[in-house]
Amino acid sequence: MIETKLRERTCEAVKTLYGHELNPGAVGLEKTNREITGDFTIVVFPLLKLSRKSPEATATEIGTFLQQHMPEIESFHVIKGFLNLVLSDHFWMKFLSKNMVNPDFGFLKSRHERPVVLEYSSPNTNKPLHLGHIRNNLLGFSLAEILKANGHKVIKVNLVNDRGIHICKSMLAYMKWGNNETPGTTGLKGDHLIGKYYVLFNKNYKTEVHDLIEKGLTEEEAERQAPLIVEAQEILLKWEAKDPETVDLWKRMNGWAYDGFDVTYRRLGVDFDHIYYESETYLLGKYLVMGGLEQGVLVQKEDGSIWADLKDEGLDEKLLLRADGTSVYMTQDLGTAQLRFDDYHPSSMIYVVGNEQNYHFDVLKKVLARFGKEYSEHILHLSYGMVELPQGKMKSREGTVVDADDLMDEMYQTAEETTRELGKANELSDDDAAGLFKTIGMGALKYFILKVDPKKNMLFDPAESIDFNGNTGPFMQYTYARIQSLLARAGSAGYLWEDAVLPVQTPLLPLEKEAIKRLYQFQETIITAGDELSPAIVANYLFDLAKGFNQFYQELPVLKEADQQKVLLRIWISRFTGDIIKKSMKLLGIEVPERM
RNA sequence: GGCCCCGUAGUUCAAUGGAUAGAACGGAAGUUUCCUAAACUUUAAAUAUAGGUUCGAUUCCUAUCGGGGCUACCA
Repeated sequence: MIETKLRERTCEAVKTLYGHELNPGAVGLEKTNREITGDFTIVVFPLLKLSRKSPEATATEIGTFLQQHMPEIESFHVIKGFLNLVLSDHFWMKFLSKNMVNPDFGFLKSRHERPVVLEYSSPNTNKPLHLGHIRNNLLGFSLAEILKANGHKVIKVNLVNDRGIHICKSMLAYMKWGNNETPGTTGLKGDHLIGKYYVLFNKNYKTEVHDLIEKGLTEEEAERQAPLIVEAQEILLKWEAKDPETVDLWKRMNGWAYDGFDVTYRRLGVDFDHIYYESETYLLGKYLVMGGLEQGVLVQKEDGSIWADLKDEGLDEKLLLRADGTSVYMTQDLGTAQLRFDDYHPSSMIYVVGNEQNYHFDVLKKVLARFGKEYSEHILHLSYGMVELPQGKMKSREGTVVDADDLMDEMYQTAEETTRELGKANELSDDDAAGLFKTIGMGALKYFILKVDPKKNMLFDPAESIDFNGNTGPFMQYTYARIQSLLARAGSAGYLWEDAVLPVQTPLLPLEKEAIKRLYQFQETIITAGDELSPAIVANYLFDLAKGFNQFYQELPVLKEADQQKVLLRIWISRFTGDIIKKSMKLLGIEVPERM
């Protein structure tokens, strides 16, 4: 890439002119601001210590050196300490003709032997997926695509939290009030049926706690002594003891949940290479904990419970095994990490998990380190922000969530209404129309979620439906569809643009050059997004690309241009742009329609 | 109480320590005998407060104020 060359030559300039060694990474190279002439800018302020000259003089000297040693540089000018470099049209034309037919443009060659294991989704089988899970799933899937584009081998794994006290709560409520109803008898999606009982448990539990407090118990006592929670704990004990009846019900109810999840996953367009079940890893976790106790890195209290004491590392004591011998979340996560490492020997293990679990992952890494597991250093928690509603946080227990299936239904409906209003579905068959509504609706939803920096909390207001205009998924899709329509017209007008050869000497108009520059930036976008683990970087790039193209398309005629070379050039730019929009959208897991 | 994260236009989001803080939606005003107006153009509007470090701070540090999370023998 030209950036590398610019950095290296700048170092040479500093060496030749001022006699100092400079690390290429230390060169302040950036894209030139929009209002200023130039393609790349070198900030020379940090170099003044070496040059011992004024900013202007330093920039001018380096600029002169670069121009002499790099044919790609056509001219330069200096504003204060900013050295603005203008690359030649020839450079941009060469880039365009070399890469526009390269299907792998922007993607890095595989360069890693060991894979990356990427965990995302991680549902609990006691309730259906909600908007928070949607963010998780979309982030996970998109990150996998981005890492692959960076040349990594990615194993997508899902860890199903299929056991634990929370599952027992749903089971207990079902046993008490379920009347043997099933997804079949109720017509409810399996995960929704189970969610109903989870909410029911919590409602009744709350009442019990309330009553006990009335009778004079403290809140803590009431929460621990309420009959429902005591019963749920008994069920967990029975389950860990493999009581046949308990295990049967557990299997039946989890089966319903899986059926429901499958439908949601398929609709979201996400998938996994390997599914781990907590019920299959918690025993390994227990084993590790017992081993840690023998090693002397854990402590056992009088009641038999086992803890990690992390106080000397700035954390607290953490329970790893309950007094009754049953395991907790951390227990199974220790086992899962070990199993995953044994299965794949990955170079890193990335966990896409919400930032409310930052502490959990701190502890996980530290405990594994105490066990002497070197892979603990390669555990990476991609801690994404919560999706908040105007009223605050979503709570499954209280049923105040934006349900994933409902939201997707709404997106489909809105897409259908809008498309019909615009009269764009008129010429489509029912099947094609339905496909288009799905593409647009899901595109709007996915882009809305992914354009936000993963680390930040984001707000979703259900009252204001997700937009289809402006910086949105449908905006990109529209730009793509319009380009396809243009290319079809070019074909029927007889332009053989696919085999055409364009003279590299063609001079470029500013809008043409800007359009090519944006295409060039696809490469660094992929790298940055991969380094930062951020689909938002791809989304921001996409908007810039599409917005800029629409401007180009508005201002300059393509097929109606008189100069035949210009027609070919602009078809090339259009076709390359369409290509990159599609690729970028794929990195986000979003489809593009050929027409809309 | 302790620990962590976040405060940018009316709203939702941008900005590797760099030039005049960008967009979108919403507001105001325009562009269709012209390659798809889900588009394009113009316009008003913001860095919570006070210090500090720096040639330069939305970005780093400290304090204050405001919001969120964690601090469970829940996951």
